[in-house]
Amino acid sequence: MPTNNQIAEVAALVGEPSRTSILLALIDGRALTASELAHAAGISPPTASEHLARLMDAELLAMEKQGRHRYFRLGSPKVASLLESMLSLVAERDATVSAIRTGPRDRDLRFARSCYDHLAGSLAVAIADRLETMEMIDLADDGGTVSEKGQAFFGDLGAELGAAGQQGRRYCRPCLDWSERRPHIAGRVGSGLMVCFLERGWVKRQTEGRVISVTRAGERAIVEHFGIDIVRLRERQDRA
Amino acid sequence: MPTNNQIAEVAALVGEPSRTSILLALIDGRALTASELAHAAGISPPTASEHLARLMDAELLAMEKQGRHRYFRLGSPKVASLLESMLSLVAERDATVSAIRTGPRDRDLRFARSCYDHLAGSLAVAIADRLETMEMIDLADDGGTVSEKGQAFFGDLGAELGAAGQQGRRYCRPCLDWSERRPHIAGRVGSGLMVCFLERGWVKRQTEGRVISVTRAGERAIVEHFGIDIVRLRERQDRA
DNA sequence: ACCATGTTTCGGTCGCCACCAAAACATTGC
DNA sequence: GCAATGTTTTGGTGGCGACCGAAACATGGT
Repeated sequence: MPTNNQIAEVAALVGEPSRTSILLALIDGRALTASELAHAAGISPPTASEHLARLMDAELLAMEKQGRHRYFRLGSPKVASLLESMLSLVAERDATVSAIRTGPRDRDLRFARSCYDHLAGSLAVAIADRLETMEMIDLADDGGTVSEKGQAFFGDLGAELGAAGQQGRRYCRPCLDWSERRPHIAGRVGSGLMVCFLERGWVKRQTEGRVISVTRAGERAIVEHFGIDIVRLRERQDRA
Repeated sequence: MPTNNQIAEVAALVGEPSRTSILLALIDGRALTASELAHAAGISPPTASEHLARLMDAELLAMEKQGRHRYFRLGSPKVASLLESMLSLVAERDATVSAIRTGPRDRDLRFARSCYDHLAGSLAVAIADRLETMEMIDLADDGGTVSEKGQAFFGDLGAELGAAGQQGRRYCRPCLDWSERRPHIAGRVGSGLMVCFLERGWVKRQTEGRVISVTRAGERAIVEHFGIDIVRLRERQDRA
């Protein structure tokens, strides 16, 4: 069986402390630069670069160039799922950690969380999906755009997206969600959207971690403005 | 985060070709001896012994002494699940393998398979469960027993379990199932049971692999003798 | 054009670990 | 008890790879 060595190869890549740190730093779907990852792993940029190259070779990471930065993220949802499997295993061995708390919190994390300065999770993906099919926005790696219809929509919401001319490279970018397969909205638009949600009290940050919770008012507002039913979305996620 | 190093430790253990071979050889829940594993990994007994000791330390393997042999098996279902996660990842990268074939076959494998000389999988676990609650058998690591009621039952079935006095150390042993959490029946009784099932045409071996399929006649017979509904059991498995 | 910053390549050192042979240990069967 | 078989411990060798500093390369800002 040739898969044998392939598995060993993958596991060996994951099984080096520096690389483990790198991968875990990316588990929530964010894309970080090479130097940020070097810092996260506590190693020098050259060493990090070598690790990153290896992880890329094995397709455990994906990369996109962005000026003089290189943004790395997990190569596929299966990679995230592998890491979770490991987390689950060591949690089991510990037996000190209460399995009750990680369970629900994990579900919440998958549903809505912050990813840097924008929203991520099932909810964020649903929103991106909706806005795209309504032709409000156009997500693209090299900047993306907001249509006139979209600008009016965001104006009604009171979301601050910057001047229309400002649509630079990081304006309305997709950001791959690891718990879903689809992208959510990053960039200036994603950021403005989260600020708006927070200011209007639709969502709230948890005191710790990156979990975001939807308020009662938020549930009503989101179904009104976006046509997204929070309760049904939650159910759909739980079934999956 | 201290879990970081723990994950690296686990992954590093899995990420060594010889150890990978050892773990994969055990993925179907069988328990193999040290020398069998040495042979499976293509290494000398001393080297295997060292690997096995490490895997034991990390609780990735469980061991039980049996005379001058030591039987090793996976430490918990989560270990199997981790390995599966890896298999799934490399399968994704390959893109050559048809994902269609592994899907259903995998489900069948979880439902009923051979494990050495006895049955394993959901069905086998259900049978063990049933026979134990009916007080037909008593599963125990050091041999186990078959009650008088059980002997009559197996007699009716026409299953050959050897003379009653023969109840040695490997008579009615539990064998941990990786796809379920519960044990199924190994030893003389488990073996006799599978022979009986095959002879009466209740189940059939697939031409390749360890998959066992239940025939139409088998479905009727099993619900009659064991009170186990194959269709509902399959449904329950698919939901999980 | 030049400098600043981020990233990769190069060269070389160091430590860890997989491996085996031989020997010690454990257990069964006679 | 002794011989046979399975397993682990010991000792020693060899190679791979993680690491960093220095330098080369790439890109953006001024």
